[in-house]
Amino acid sequence: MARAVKPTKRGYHHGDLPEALAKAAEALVREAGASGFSLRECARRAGVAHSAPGHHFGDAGGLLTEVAARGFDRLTARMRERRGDAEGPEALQRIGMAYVDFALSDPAVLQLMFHSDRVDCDNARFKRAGEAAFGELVSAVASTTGRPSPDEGTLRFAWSAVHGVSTLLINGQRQGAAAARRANPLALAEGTIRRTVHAVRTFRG
Amino acid sequence: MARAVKPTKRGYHHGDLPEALAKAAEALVREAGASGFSLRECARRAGVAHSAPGHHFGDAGGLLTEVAARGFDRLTARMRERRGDAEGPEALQRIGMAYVDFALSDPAVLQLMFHSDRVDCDNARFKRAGEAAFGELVSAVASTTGRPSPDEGTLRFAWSAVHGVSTLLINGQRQGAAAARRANPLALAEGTIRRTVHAVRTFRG
DNA sequence: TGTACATCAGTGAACGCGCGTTCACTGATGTAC
DNA sequence: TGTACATCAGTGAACGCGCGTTCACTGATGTAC
Repeated sequence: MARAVKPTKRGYHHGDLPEALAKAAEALVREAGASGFSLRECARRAGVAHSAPGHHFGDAGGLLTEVAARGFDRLTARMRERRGDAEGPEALQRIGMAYVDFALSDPAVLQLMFHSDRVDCDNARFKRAGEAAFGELVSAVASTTGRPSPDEGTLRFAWSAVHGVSTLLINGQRQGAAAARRANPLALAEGTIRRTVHAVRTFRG
Repeated sequence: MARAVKPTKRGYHHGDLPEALAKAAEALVREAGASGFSLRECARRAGVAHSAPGHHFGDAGGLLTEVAARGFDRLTARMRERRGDAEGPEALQRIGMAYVDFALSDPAVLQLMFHSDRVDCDNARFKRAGEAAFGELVSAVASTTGRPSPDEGTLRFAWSAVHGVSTLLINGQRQGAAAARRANPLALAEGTIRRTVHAVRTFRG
């Protein structure tokens, strides 16, 4: 055995500190939001000196950007998984619901991905991850319209509606709004996605 | 003359400190975002002792909640103004564009209104202001569908699409995304709103 | 009209806190020979 | 196989900063008589 799978005792060197820091950062964002994030607290959770994160990520922005990029990775994966081999309107419906589902299950990270000023939007890794997620939408819209490359306006509309219902539901959860409290938020989203799919199929400039 | 309209020299008492603090807070949010907001900086800008804001607003959350409520006030006013006496689909189109226009002209405040954890969502003044804005949408959707009280699903869809396109355009501005850089963002929004109006008119369960 | 007093609005010094950054350091690892 | 040395990863003490909160205070205003 060249190496223990999970060394319970770590020595001076960590083994995979970048990974551990990213995990800790994710947890911290979920608990405290992007605004409550700090390098020191993150290092504390990862069990290392507070100056250690700088060696790997530079500053807080670097670490938060990684968390956001991972968010896109997971979003992409969830959309793919949920779509399965569906085609046509059903594909778009599923993609949309996967998006909402992701948003509701990880609201703080979604906020970070789209609405935080602490993320470096020009970061290459971050951009690639975002584009991959967008690609899933493009593919589903293409399948819905029957055209190989959907026009920009349709894509923008679909993304807007899906993103909008997600963030408003998150907001509703936080407020404990009457509607969101009464019903299953995913069920509320379904009608919105249906209308979106309908418009993607039937709108003619 | 009972009192000078604009006393250039203020004495120990300010005159209308709550108003001055709210203005300073708005400016600060615009420059630094909700996460960059602090009571001390706000007091500094208003030219008062850093302990003064507490007398009127309690803590930072109280002041930010006021800023958010004012944001809804302005949003409502802009939607009303832009709608004018329009009815039917045109009313909804205008309301939607007014929303996007507000978002693009005051992105930091829009973020604060919907996506900040520093705002007290249960605050009565805040809730009333938010409901007034929503009321404008309800009215325009009612006029578009011809029904006196539109169903919840339609309202949610319309709000989602309009809100979504607004926040994504803000995001695009920040990123300097290719599409948003090339074209007038308001023009980009127009197609999205058109599709939204289309779906509100033609979708049948 | 004048005076005394209560109330209100704003002050500023003091406090402790958590933060990011810096830097000389040390333990561990890998490589050259 | 063994040794020397360079490099890398992580440490921890020190620093200065801006923050929110507290509190005894003081200047201004309004009201009672």
